[in-house]
Amino acid sequence: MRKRRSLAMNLDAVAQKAGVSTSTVSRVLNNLEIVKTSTRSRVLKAAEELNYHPNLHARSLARGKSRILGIIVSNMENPFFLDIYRTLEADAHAQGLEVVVANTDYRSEQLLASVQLMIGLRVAGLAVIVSEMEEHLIQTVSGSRIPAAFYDVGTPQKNITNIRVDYRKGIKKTVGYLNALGHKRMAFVGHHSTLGPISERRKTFLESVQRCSPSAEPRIFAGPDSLDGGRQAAREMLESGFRATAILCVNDFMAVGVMRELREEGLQIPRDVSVTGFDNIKLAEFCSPPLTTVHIPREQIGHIIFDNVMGNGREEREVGREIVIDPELVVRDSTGIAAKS
Amino acid sequence: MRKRRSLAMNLDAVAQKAGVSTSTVSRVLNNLEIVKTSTRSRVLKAAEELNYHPNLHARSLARGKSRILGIIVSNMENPFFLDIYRTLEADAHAQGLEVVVANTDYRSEQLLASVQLMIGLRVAGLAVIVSEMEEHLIQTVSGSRIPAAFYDVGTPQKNITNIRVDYRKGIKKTVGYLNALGHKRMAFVGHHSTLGPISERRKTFLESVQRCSPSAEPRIFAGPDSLDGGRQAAREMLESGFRATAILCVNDFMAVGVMRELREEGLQIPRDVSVTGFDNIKLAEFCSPPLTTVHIPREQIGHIIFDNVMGNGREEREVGREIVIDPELVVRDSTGIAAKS
DNA sequence: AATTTTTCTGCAAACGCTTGCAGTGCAGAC
DNA sequence: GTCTGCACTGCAAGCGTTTGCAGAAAAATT
Repeated sequence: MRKRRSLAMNLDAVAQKAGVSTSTVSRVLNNLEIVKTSTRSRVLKAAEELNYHPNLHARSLARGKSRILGIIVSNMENPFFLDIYRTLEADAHAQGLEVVVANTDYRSEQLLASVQLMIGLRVAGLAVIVSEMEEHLIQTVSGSRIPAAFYDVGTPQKNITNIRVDYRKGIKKTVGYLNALGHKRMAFVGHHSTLGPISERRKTFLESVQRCSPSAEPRIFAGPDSLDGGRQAAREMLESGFRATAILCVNDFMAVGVMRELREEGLQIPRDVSVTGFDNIKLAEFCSPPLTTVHIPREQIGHIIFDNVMGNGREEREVGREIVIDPELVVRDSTGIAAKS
Repeated sequence: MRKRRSLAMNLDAVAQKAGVSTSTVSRVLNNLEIVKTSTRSRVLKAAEELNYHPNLHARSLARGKSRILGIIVSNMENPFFLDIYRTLEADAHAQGLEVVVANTDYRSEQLLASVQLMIGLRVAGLAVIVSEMEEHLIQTVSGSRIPAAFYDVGTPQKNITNIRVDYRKGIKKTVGYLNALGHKRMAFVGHHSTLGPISERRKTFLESVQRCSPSAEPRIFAGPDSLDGGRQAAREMLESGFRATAILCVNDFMAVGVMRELREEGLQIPRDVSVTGFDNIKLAEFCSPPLTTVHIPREQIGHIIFDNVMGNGREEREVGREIVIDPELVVRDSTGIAAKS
């Protein structure tokens, strides 16, 4: 490549202007205390005047690592993911780390692309909050030597921490609670990715209903993970003629959509139908009626992930650890005694 | 620096394993058609087996530019920003660009940090969707030679496109509509950043009310830009003893919080109080009652920003352009005839 | 078989930064 | 005046890519 005089601003330009070497400029910009005060201010002045901004790519390259925390989530639109993201971001900023997020929209090719992006960026740590992941891809992450934490997917591995919520327990509590209120005809509303064979929430729902009242015939409906998706699922249920007295939703976000459709059809909540969610997002308190749900401590999860991925005394672990979180039922106004039919 | 044999996987390792030079590997990985098919597959196999992932920092450095679109928003929690982000992300991915988002939380030091991050990353384009920005910082962006688009802030400059919504018109339509319904005692609920002297929405609200009914005494309340913030502002209003018959909110997100508090206090919407929002986010249709609001075409805005920042035939412009969008009033069920008092 | 052309591949410089090491200069000690 | 030590600063190699150019190999032409 022919020597092309760079137009871009670089250390060299600042160094020349300040009459020092690039090393010195570098040291000033990195706050190395070793530089003489007078030199230091000369350099700072030059940098300021030239409107200089260090090239972070070059910096990462030279340092051999980046100061970036990578985060991958399924759906930023769902406040559940957003809350975890925000906690991670806050923790990262508190330590002077930057953050880059990728959103997969539940698409596996996007998940692949996101993982490759993070590895390509040589992120200092990686948090993966998605509902499904191919074993192959898990291995890729594990083999990348990047400290990672997975939420709700895979099993502990080299360099990987696993955080999971005991959904089984959450679902059982909910079904038990509804059963005690006399509900027999229950429906489960999931989103498409909860339809996979591995969907613990869906499976547990069926089992729990089965156990509580063997005569009941639980039904499953689904839509995309969005307000509209919940609404669609509810409409589907109504059109199918199935008259549930209680609807368990896979998360609060969809539950809000479900309630909207029920209301639209003139059904009152909880008089005619009870509705429950999962996650206990802020919106669950603000919708009408406030939603009975299962609390998942998203902030706590965020902090745990951060500590495990970026924690100070973090030694390289051969085998990862697994952390299980216990969810709690939060009763509000969207549930009540089963309607007589 | 002493020669340290790199542990990290790099082009060289792949090259050795495949028995070719790094140049060839590079060409294969970049899909340069020039490589012989047999060599090509040998290289791909080696890369696969070594679980190799190119170092994107090195790549950007060598290429002198990155394939990244930078996005800065005030508050990812507010679906308004999220929607624009998602549109931009989709457009970017469609062109094989990656995206990095930064969230300022309305904090100006965070905004500064975010701008520096983006410049440091040498992003290919930058979208800034924040409600306030110091002139100095605008100049920094303008001087960075990065094609940028600002939403709702600053004025067109070198390399900078400006998109703004005619809030004035939106507010006027809303106030006019409420006035026609007989509302006299109106309140405006803003978030803290709309309290600055430059807040167009707030100012226009005061002017419009003034004009429609000179005798009215409009009031202003505020909280953070969140569901809770809306709730707080509403509580503040109730505690102040001011009994508005209509409340205009600076956005839908806060309006949902406002309605929650009113409901809590036993006030019925719209029988006792009318409430309006701004933005027309999805949630506005899903809350109860569905919210009367002003539609801001976020997808369109996203596309416009993308085209102006990353558009193909994008020549370097000395002076930026300004694009103004006209908002429409969307009437739903949260507004009605003013209560007699 | 010699030459020309074409197709591939490798060499090495460059991208902008960090950092170990080797100075340089200057104060104080001898 | 020479020396020692200390506080700074500069040199240059190295980080992992890309890519212009030139060389090598293969194919086509004479």
